[in-house]
Amino acid sequence: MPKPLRIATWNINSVRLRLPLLKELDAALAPDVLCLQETKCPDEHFPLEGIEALGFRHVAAKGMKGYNGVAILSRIPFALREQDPDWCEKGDCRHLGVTLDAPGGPVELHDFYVPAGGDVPDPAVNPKFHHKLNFLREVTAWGETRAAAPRRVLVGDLNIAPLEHDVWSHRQLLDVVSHTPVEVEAMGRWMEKGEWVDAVRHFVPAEQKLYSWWSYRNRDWAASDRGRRLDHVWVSPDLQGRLARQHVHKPARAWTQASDHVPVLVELSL
DNA sequence: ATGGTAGAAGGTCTA
Repeated sequence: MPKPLRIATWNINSVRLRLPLLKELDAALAPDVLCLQETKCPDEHFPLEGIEALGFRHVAAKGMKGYNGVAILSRIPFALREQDPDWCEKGDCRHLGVTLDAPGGPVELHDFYVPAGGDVPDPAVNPKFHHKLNFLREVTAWGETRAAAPRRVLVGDLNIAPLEHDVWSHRQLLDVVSHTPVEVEAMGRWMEKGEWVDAVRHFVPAEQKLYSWWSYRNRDWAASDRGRRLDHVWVSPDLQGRLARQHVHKPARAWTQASDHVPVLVELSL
């Protein structure tokens, strides 16, 4: 009998501030594995006790002061992959890779926080956008070397909304970082070279609007509903037939002291 | 064209 494996991703925007919301997330989604981004927390301050109290007995965290930071919280054992690159040689805590001790054998899991890229979508004048494009080039080249490996999952805040209906207005966001053609094409190459399948769009038709992020800079995020789908779950082709369900937990955006991103969950039958 | 809010800070960065 196949067993379920529930993997969730969430840009938590400060793991210390939103530790109470992790409990709500766990009650709502019951993930076996939860990948976080923007923990904004140096490892020595990581709230390990509170997280272990929720039942996540296996934890990997890579954080720094102020910005970035990723973590993987798991109910099942995993081994940390030590051999993945230091992207753009910045040491800036945007990726953790692990091998999960999953039902039916190991699963290679990657948790990414792709650079947001700043405001101006021109690499010649905006170093943040330049960094974003370089980061995408590097992960694509690396991903190509991993493409043949079985049972892979990649999740995270990839800071790109690739499809027309991954944003509230395709026309108005064509010049806005996260939805520009150059980024969307770069993401397409990343998926193609790595042989990745979009596990959420596997279930949700491309013509249906779907968002995982709503800006803080809005009087009423729910009424205006100007969202973008920045958070993703990808799987290798051999896992496509194992996809059981997806869930984007929109209620999390209305939680008290919410993150601007909501959790995204995919369940596999392994 | 601008500013709007939020979080790390305890400056301004970053998103």
